[in-house]
Amino acid sequence: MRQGSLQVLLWQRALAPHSGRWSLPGGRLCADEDVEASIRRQLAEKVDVRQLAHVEQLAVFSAPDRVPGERVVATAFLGLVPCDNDPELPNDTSWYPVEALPDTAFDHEAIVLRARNRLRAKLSYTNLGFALAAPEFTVSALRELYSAALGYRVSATNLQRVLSRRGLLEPTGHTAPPGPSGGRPAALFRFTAGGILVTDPFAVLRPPGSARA
Amino acid sequence: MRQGSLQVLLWQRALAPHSGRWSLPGGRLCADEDVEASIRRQLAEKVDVRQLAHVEQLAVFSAPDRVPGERVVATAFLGLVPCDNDPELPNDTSWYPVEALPDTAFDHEAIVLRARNRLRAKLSYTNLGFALAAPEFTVSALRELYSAALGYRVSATNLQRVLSRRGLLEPTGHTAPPGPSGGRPAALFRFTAGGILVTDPFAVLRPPGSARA
DNA sequence: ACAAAAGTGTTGTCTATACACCCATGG
DNA sequence: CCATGGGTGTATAGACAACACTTTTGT
Repeated sequence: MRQGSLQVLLWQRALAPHSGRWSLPGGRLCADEDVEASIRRQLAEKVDVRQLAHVEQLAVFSAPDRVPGERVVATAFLGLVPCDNDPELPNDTSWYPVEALPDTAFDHEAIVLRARNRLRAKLSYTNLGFALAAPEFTVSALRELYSAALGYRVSATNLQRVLSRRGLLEPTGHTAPPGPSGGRPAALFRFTAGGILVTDPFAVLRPPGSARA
Repeated sequence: MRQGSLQVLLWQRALAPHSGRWSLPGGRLCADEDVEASIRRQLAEKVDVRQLAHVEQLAVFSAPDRVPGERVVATAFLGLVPCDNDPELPNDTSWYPVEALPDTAFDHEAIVLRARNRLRAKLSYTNLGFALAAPEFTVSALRELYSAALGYRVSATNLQRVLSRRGLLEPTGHTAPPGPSGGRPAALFRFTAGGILVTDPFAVLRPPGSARA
């Protein structure tokens, strides 16, 4: 999350094929690592991103012609960097809004859209917001994040209620100073859990005798 | 779904490594196919399974030591065969209950559990039941399927209501004859859609102005 | 005092489970 | 006419969105 919009880190290709177009960071799998270790290594080495609050597999992209030349099968990941974290980027990489991608290489646009859809879905039935937010935040700030990720205005009132009812939000006791035009100081909150939790595991057809949460 | 329980098709390995142990059907990816085409081909060729009502990617399994010898990275799939469909199986393959697996090869037990969890989750917020059921069925029969897949008793009353409210179920007009001990004849239903549909896309944080379905 | 921003109270609607009751058939 | 399984009516509880209202600050 950067400048009020959901952004993705892209890297501009110098060499053919698709030179000049923008592609997702990644690289070859080594013999001694699994695919998650590999993507973490690529991000650390190539674009200096080391603080991933959440990483999960998205899907395998394997169309025979997805990359010209030698056959390439890719495992795509969704990785989230908290909004207070600003890694130092090499010259040929930068953040782009997911809603306004530049000319992308291969099938990377489809991958980005899949990632966005996964993020949107999981924001609703898990605590995944923790992976976007700073360690402490106001409900207003959290609303900005959710609104940008989901693509529509989220009500601060209801956002706070939903997350509180589920026990995901906890006041820190601190407050944030109001802006230059006044207003009541906002209370600061944090997420109670540091890892992903599914908070709404059964939409329906719950086991008998289980009052919903 | 076979004999009242959720079962998985396994194949007994003849050769090392892990000879005698049971493994999931699968095989190498060819140059001219993507991973889904590949698994469909493997199932058709090796175990004569051609009627898959639903196929979806589960995850990539890529631990360096998951298979002895040459490095093997696997893309695991969830594939569902309707309960009225009984493919002819080769001698070295058979169905096993997911809750009572035989000695399995490699990491295939973990894969089966992931598949079971995915199925359980999707039964609740999609119409995925269509991929387990016969073309026409009674609500009782459907309840058996859901109960076996979910691992707990599902109420026929509520199952019918939930699926009906969502517009997934449609009476065919036919009835099934009662059993030997009498009882009212059961109405037969079918699923209205033949492919997967997400019926409960936002558990919470829905867009403003959207009355829930 | 007034504007601005944060946070709470309240209400109406919808969903889902649980359980009682009615229906149709075989023996 | 009774047991058996199928199907509906209804009560209760909970979750959520919308919006009015109160609280706390700056100017």
